[in-house]
Amino acid sequence: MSKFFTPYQKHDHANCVKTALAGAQALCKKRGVRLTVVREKVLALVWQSHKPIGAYEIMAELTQGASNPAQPPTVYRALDFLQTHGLVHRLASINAYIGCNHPGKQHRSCFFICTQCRTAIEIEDHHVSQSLNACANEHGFIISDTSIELSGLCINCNA
Amino acid sequence: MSKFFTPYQKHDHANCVKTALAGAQALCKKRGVRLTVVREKVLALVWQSHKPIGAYEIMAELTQGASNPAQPPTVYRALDFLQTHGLVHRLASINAYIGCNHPGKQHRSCFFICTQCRTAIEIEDHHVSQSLNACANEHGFIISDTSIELSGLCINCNA
DNA sequence: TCACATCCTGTTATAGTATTACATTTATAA
DNA sequence: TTATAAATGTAATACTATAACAGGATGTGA
Repeated sequence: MSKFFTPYQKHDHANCVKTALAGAQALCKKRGVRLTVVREKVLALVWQSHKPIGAYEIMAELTQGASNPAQPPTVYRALDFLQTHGLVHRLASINAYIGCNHPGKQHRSCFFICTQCRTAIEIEDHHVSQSLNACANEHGFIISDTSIELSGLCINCNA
Repeated sequence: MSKFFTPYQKHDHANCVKTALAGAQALCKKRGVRLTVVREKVLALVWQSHKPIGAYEIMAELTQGASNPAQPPTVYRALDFLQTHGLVHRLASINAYIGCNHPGKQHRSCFFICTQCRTAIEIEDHHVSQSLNACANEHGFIISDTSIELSGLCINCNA
């Protein structure tokens, strides 16, 4: 059972953020890597809502209240780190980033991205990964990375 | 049975290109839209190999032997048209374009992209689309567009 | 055949996304 | 404390894609 809520459940999102940050701290400690201030700030921004956020939006937010404007490499380096450790995902179809629901665990998620309200959810579905694995096997393909992104209308927006 | 070969089958690729262009001509005629010279050139370039090609590569090729250098909008407009009519796919994870194997037919393909030799194949797998549909249903999501891209090693490169 | 509407292309400029390269600082551990 | 590695700052640039508007080609009906 996941520690996180979907955007469609009523919940105090501040708790999601807290949980995510605490989990990240623990994971990094376990792995002997550093969740620095920049990285933690970026992670918090990515978790700020259930809508994927762009790198340049993150940059703008980092700049808010800072003495110097943040530069692209700062953001991309932090995002690289967070992706490497499975803490955020990049959604290639919309060039945006979203917090990961199952950090640390190996997983092959698919993402449902609402074209209307822009929220996205990460779903780990056994049948989906099974069928993809089977399909890859049939074609002698060894999967190292997946990008499974479905756009459309979420349960709130298709009413 | 598809008219096209996979990159892993021995075949005369010139025939793939011919088949693709002929199919596109027929499809456009049926739909009452125009496969102009630019569009056909771009389609041919996209079909040139089984490796996805970038928009700026297409631009460079178009420029070869032309009096004026091709400009981005020329390429992107042609690609838009071709995508609209299901003749090419965009691979978001690598910002590149590839010819479609089943033009005209409604389909929800997944793509296997080899990180070593860069070839990509388009696969229409019933189990995969079934499981994705079921998963979307479960979450009340109405899919309008899919981007299912798996990177890894192809059957030739993982030997 | 002409006028006209529509679609397509050319051209210039610019927006949006991401990386390279190198200097500097910070943390860590011997 | 100092040597080392890791992280960040900074400037420049590369790569991908779109906006806006002018001009040209194409097809249609009078």
